[in-house]
Amino acid sequence: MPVRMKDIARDLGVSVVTVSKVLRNHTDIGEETRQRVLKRVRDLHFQPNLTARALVTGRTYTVGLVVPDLVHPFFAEVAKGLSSVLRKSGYSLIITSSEEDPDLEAQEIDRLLARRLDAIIVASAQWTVASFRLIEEQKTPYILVDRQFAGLPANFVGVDDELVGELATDHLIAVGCRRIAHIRGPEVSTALGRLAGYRRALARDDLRPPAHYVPEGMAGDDETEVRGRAAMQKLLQLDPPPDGVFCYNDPTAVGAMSAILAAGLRIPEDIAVIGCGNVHYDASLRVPLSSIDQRSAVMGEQAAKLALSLIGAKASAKPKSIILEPKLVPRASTARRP
Amino acid sequence: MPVRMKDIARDLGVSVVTVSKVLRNHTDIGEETRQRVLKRVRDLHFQPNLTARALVTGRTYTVGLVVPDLVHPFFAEVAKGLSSVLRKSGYSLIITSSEEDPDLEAQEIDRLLARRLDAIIVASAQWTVASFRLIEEQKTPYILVDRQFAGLPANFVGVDDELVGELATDHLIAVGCRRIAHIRGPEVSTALGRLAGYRRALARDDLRPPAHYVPEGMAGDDETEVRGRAAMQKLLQLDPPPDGVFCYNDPTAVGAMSAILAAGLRIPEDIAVIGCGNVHYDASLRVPLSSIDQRSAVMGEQAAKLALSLIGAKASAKPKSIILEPKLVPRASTARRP
DNA sequence: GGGGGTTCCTTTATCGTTAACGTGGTCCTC
DNA sequence: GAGGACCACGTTAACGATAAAGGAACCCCC
Repeated sequence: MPVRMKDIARDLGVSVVTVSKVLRNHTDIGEETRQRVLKRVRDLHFQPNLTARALVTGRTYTVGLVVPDLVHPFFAEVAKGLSSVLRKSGYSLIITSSEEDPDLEAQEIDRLLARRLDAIIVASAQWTVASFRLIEEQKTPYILVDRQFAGLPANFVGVDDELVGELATDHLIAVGCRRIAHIRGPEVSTALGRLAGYRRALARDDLRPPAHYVPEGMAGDDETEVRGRAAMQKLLQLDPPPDGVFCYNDPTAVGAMSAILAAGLRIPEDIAVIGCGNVHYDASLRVPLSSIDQRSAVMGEQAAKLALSLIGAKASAKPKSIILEPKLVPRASTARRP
Repeated sequence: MPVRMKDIARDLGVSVVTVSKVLRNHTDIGEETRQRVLKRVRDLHFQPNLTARALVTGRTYTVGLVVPDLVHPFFAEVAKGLSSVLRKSGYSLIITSSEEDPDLEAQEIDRLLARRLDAIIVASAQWTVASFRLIEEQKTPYILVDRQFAGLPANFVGVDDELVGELATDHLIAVGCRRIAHIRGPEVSTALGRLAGYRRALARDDLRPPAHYVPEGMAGDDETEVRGRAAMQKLLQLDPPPDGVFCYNDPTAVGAMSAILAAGLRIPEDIAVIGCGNVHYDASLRVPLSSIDQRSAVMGEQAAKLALSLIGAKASAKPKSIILEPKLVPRASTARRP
């Protein structure tokens, strides 16, 4: 069994509280006693039981992160950013994946609440805000990352998704595309924002596309790449087919590209493709993929900093939104002359 | 503040213990009382405080995972496999990244120990086993995944790395390569095993390579891809250059391939390339990458199951090794006729 | 009608730590 | 030499739950 303060106190003939105070650097302990305690602590490699400490202080020094998919490099990078900041303040990170399933996500949030975490960070796959009402009831600070909800005033860190859609679409226009399609994502804020940005950019240049240039997002459990491929196959059957495609995210774009190449067409000469996320393998793909960088690592870091400040704060202040600037990263998949 | 059992007990005029027993399905509570308690629990959406429960039961229902790099898809997939199994048993997962830094890893393991997790799972980047001795002292069950230590009898889940090296090298030989180089990884068991397998395969076919066909692993903080590129550039300057390269892992292979293509050479005609890990974007790369599948998801699942069984067990039984079968996944990067 | 079982709940102690408060010294001050 | 101000600790009571043991009420049976 692990050593307890009680053991050290007994060995040294002092009270448990004295040991506790030494470990928390209280100043009202004599130098000699402090050294004796510290020596014993080192010798036994003692570490205070954090669950016991959590019970009495009400602070677990643990933050929860819920993402739709751990393997998606975008969320992995967010997690990494989060983790690197939290680590420095002595926090640990519980990571759970909702597998893009709203019910599972609600369950996981419940479980995190039972653990009395100091803060919860969610990239939500939900349709409703019920889970977040629950979090609010417990007065646990929470932060939405990447995806947010209209009408839910909550702390948020993410990019301006309309701007993302506009940047991507403008870029396609700039390289000479005129029939621009969009492979949309699920019904979450990011996908809707990017769709809106896409429409806005096209409307500005009077390039309004036929409705079927935005195939309905396939529902279901298929992997993103598979969905991207399927959507692209639909688009290829149109007459005329698009000469540029803006994809909801990079995995979708990878799927779309494989459909284009499989059909014997060239990227970007026949169809230019741009994705979103700028995940780290984009540059090594069959055709290096142009993308919109969403600042995934920064997103994680900012969320972590915000979380720490919320934990420190007494009252629940007004929710804060941190909006990061998306950035175009052009590569071969859109490299053609206008 | 969250509701406590005390509140429910007071409201209903029963004792705290009665509430506790209802929630844990003890049989010595009358049906009527049970229903009254359950109703109140539902109405208030009560969840028992898991930190308090952990203190008295000694079980945190939390498992720790330490990986060298969260963003590496291989470890992300291991984490996903772990998480999906643990979830079903009510466990949460604390994930921390060591960033391939042994000191950081030791620190993180310390922190996890202070949290009194039920089990710890480590893909270690360490050179020494000191951290694991500490874990043993606390009698916390632990499992090594992917990487193990000679002379440390510990629970282990991974592949047979010599076999990995042999499979990859044999495949290169089979497609007609005769001057086969190896870009090796850091001084950990996986890299050493793969190197040994590489040597064994070559020795068997009497194809012993010159020593400089295995450039020393570059030390340092560079990203894996960057290191792969640098190592490949060295190899290209040899006379004669290799006609086949087995890379320690897939990111390294991606770097190597970019160096080959940048030098104006063709893959696989001039140089065939094979990696290891079979990460999910391999098929979409500039040249789809042949790889050795390490069963990452299965590795996570098996580790999770082993962890659960260790937690259940009373005494610490003899360490168990679960060795998974690696599998060759040939793609375009080695597709040439012998 | 007393011994013995059930059934159903309560009482009490405990987990390892921290917060709040108390208490003997010593030293200084007037 | 009484009063007060430190100093360096100790005592006690939480925190929210569980474990173990202890009854009260009721029934059964010879």
